[in-house]
Amino acid sequence: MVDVARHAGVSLKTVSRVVNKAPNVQQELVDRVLAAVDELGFRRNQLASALRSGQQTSTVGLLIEEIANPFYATIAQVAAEVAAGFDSLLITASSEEDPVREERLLRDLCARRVDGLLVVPAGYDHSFLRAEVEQGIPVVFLDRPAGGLVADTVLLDNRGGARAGVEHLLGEGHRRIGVLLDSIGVYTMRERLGGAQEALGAAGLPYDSHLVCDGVRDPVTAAQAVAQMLDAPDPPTAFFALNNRITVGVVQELWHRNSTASVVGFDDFELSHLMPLPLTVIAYDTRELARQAAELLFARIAKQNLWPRTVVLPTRLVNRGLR
Amino acid sequence: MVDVARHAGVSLKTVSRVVNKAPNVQQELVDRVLAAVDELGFRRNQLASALRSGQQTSTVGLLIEEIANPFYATIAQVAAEVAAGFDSLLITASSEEDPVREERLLRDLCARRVDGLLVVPAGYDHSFLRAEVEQGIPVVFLDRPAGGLVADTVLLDNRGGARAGVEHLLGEGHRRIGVLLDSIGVYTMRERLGGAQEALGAAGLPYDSHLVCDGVRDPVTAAQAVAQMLDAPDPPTAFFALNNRITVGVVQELWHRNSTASVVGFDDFELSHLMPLPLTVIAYDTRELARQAAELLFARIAKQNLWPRTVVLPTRLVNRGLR
DNA sequence: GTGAAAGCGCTAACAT
DNA sequence: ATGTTAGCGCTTTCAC
Repeated sequence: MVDVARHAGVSLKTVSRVVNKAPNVQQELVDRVLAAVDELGFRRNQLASALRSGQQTSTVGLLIEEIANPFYATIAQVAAEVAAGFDSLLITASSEEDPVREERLLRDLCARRVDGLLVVPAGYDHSFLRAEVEQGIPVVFLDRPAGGLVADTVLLDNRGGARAGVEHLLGEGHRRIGVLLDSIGVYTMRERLGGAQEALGAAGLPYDSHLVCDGVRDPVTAAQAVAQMLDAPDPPTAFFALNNRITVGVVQELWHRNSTASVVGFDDFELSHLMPLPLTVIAYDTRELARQAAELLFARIAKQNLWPRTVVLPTRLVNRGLR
Repeated sequence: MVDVARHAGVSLKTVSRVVNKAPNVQQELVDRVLAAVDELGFRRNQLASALRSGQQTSTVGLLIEEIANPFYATIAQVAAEVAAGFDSLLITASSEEDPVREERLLRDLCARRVDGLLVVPAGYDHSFLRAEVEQGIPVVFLDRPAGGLVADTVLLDNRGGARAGVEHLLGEGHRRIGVLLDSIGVYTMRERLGGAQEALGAAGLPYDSHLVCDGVRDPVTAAQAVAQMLDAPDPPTAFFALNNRITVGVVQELWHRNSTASVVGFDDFELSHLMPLPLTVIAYDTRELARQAAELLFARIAKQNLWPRTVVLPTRLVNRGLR
């Protein structure tokens, strides 16, 4: 900037004014400065700018589990769209469901002085963020609640959705329903399993541990679990898959066997309507989840010290069972 | 940091040394400083650190078209993995295929003093980046080449893949092959179309404009285009879809009609093996594409002024036609 | 081994 | 309307 000022024969401050499009600068000086900027290939250093002017790095951090998962990719997209409306960019970091990594990444993002944080938590304890929040970095949690910290949160109605899914299968007359879930360690899985059990209990069905399969990490494992359940005595006549990766594996195995068991899957996915079996899903609006979280974050950035809010978004059953 | 120094009864510089884990500091002072850091909730400001120490923001920029597209999400994931190995985070920005947006975002990333740039270009002219490159921000282009700028580039063998796809259909005896593409404005589409035409020409087939459909943006448009081609006189007996969104639309329409036309699609996708029709695809290793680009970028960041390289990665035909 | 002073590139607060 | 000065929070240089 000093060079530009010298080149244009004006003071450093005038260059600053021109670069920041401040009013009240003679057109002639503006032109001279811009010419010098062009000639010297000057680029304003936003780090220095942010450092001096207090805060506002125009950057927000997004912490998710895994960007290659379409659910998180959608969240990243919407968050970036909302951020763009506030002239901000997104630093996206993936925790891979590892609480240690999560904490390191969140601390790193804070050290970079992001204006705010959008977090899908992996761990159980986020009290380490309290210092940062008090120092003025707003945090909004989405999809899962924070642990040990009162903060803005946007969630899905996992419990209600799971209830609706099981009730749908009960309504079709099923009495033995296999439930498959990723990991009981994940909040959304616990909620969905809870909702399913509520519906099963309300229908007067006894708890049967053979009909609940935990630790189903991917489609292949799901297919194996289905095979095992079907080969056991008194097999299920329907399956409730608690996420879409599991759903795909269930469908694959049933199709492979020409089985006529019914399937309801939690989470819709892009090609669900092209699956070789009729498939009913519990759908929700991922974009809306991200939009609400991002807008809440920017509201907090603009105006702090509001009471934390928790928003719960509805799910809906999409019946593709009639084919 | 001043506060911490006062609190610990040491100089500012000693705090800096401790925070940066510099050697040659008495253990007693280290302990006192760390205690003060904890007590005051001190967090090193990485902006100030980067500003003073010259460069190294430990941040790289990734410019893609659309993060919700699984192809780009995979690139973002791998880039983040490689970056993590160099203690760096990723700022991901989406141009939405808009060259104006692309230029604004790239300039913004440079203003934030990212250490390097990973770019899937949308526009044709990237000469505006020359100044930044000369100022020491390395840039690696991937999936598509840069315009008006000599730079490191990692590409796929689009042309060879398309040739192989068409040759596969010719080998099955097809002589009327419908080709559907997104937009001739996109580099990869031009290359793939070029490869397809090379194979068709080599087989002695005349050019027939009715068999090439441009502007197929999404599965619905693809389905409509297929319907129109099939309803025309002398319809195609096979289709070559130049990307996976088109492939999905083609499959959907053929399945809907119980058509027995063959399909080859460029790009593999997650559920391609569960499609209701036999589907052969031209696959490639997206992770490898991103890995090579990211590692090249970090090599350039570590050691500049090397001659720009262009790497072309192979594609392979995955035959799922026998079902 | 530790500290004082200077300054990275910029902007806020004040002159002029 | 323009320029001068101080200083954001940190690291570098060099003296102790």
